[in-house]
Amino acid sequence: MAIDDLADKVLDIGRRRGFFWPAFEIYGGVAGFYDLGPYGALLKQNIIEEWRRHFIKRYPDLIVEIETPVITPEKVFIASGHVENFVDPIVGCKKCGRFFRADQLIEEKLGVKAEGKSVEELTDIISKSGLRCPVCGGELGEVRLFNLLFRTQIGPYQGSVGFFRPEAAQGMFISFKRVHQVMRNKLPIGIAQIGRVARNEISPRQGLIRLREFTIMEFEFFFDQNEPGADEYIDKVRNEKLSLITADMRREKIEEPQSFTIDEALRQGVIKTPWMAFWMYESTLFLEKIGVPRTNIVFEEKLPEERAHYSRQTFDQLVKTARWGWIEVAGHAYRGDYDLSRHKQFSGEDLTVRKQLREPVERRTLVVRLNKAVLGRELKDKLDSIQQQIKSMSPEVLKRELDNKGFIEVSGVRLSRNHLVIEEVVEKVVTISVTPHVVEPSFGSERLLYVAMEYALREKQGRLILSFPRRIAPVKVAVLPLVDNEKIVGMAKRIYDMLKETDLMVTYDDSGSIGRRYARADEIGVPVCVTIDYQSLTDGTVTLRDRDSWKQVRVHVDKLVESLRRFIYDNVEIEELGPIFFSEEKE
RNA sequence: GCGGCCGUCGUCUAGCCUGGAUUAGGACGCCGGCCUUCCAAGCCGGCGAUCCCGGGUUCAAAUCCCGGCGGCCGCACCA
Repeated sequence: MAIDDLADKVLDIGRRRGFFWPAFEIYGGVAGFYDLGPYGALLKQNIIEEWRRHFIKRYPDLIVEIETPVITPEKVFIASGHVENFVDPIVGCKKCGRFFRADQLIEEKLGVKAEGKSVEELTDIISKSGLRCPVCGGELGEVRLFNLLFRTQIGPYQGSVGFFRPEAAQGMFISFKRVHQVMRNKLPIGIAQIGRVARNEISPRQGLIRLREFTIMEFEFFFDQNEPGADEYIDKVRNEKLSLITADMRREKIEEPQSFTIDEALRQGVIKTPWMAFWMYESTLFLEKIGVPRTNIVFEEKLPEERAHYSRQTFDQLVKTARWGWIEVAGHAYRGDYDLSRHKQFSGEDLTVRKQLREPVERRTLVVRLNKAVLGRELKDKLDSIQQQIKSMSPEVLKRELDNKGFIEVSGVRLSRNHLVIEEVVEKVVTISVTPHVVEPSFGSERLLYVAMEYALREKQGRLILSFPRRIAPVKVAVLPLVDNEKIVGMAKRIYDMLKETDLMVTYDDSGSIGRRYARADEIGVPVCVTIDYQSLTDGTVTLRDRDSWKQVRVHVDKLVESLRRFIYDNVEIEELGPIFFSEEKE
């Protein structure tokens, strides 16, 4: 199938079969918002469930899932830096349509400090200086604020500004302390969240790929930078390969990705922290489960100027698509201790973690001890102020003075060894305070949905087939009576009723011919069809027909559910389930 | 936001240039019936279109003009 065809057919099937369509259609639609239809919603649920299984269920001692609000008070995004960093004054060229950061343009071209100036001031500077488009020389328009955060108001109080979160991450940072405590102070620990986020994009295009509101699946993985505790995990994947385009390669205009083993990437410092490498590898495995072959997955490092304000290193995880070329389905950001430090600073809460040292360390400190019995008698009510003054002085200085002169003078009062002792105390330190570092893998679920559909789409004998990996198929089983015969339909409906009670999503279809029903089932990607024929009435067997090979086997109704489960969840071949009954290849 | 292209049943489209016999035609899909022992078979019937919206020109507008909205492709941002 031609590449353009493929992409068009995904969009076609998406709309026709009800996977997705533009939202608010009857009011003309609004760019950047999409509805998911019945099959799209199921597919997305299954992709999310697969993500959950892959990252959370498989790492129960490493990652836990939480849920936090979507509407978030302003303070949080002031602390996180989003209020500051998601608002750009931009100015557009009226001639070529290019956009520029207004303040940067002014500083660069005019050498005037422009940061922090208002929109009006910036517009004024531009018009008075006659600054023009640096690319084409065209006239520049008005400067305006450009804010990716959706703003709202919490309650009836005007001062109470809230934002729709642009990432789920802040919820994990803010509740970090509590989760950490609940998880019995475990470190490293990952906190995951799946939920809606919104970004007020300037001009979203590309359908499902660029949405103003979407479902993000991400986790913040907290670890001690000095002791990541990743060895055990890295050892298992040390020789596995990642396809990388590093920032250095990009600067040298090398566009072909280079294959690094995880070991190489870490030893050469290409990936800055082991956990990031580990989760990048796991993310590759995850995409394979969605149906993307490894050869079509590449990690591209962001250049420093391209990175988000919180990031020390970012790799975009790219997947090759027919429609839009390489698109980013996940971002892997090394956020360092940026978020926890900022929230610590802005909230005043101690967000550090006490860590037990493997071996206690001796720490020697000078301690000033006051003989309050003597001092009290001599100083009476002056004791309090003298005491405070002494506390504010450095023990080292006090000791030196005492050793040299034999006394210390504080506010005209002479204190001798009678009054105070300065001695060295040796304490055993068993814990230290650590601000964990964070790596964050973050997936866009609608993008994955699109990617899954594109990779699933096949054409066979002029028919479209969505060959989803069986686990993520929206509908798992179709029950079909071979012909419109009362007894056969009756049996088919009984089987349908039985399957509805299981965990398998099932559908029933008796319209048109059997061939048409298979075609319909193939088109929405149903992995297996159960067909009830005349033989079923006499021996209680039905046929299972594989979506991909069109082979059929006979299975007794008593073993039907078990067989279907093995086929869907254990991915066994159709031939393993029973004797071949009918095979397209034989025709 | 700017430039280019585009907007007709659920989908794809004919008609538009050259305004009028168009009750806006077709195909596919969908629904109902007949038929049918395995891959979109056939036959019959049916539902389905404010021709993107608003204004203008005209005796007459899907068709010409203006404005708007939306989509796609580029610029910028991003999962």
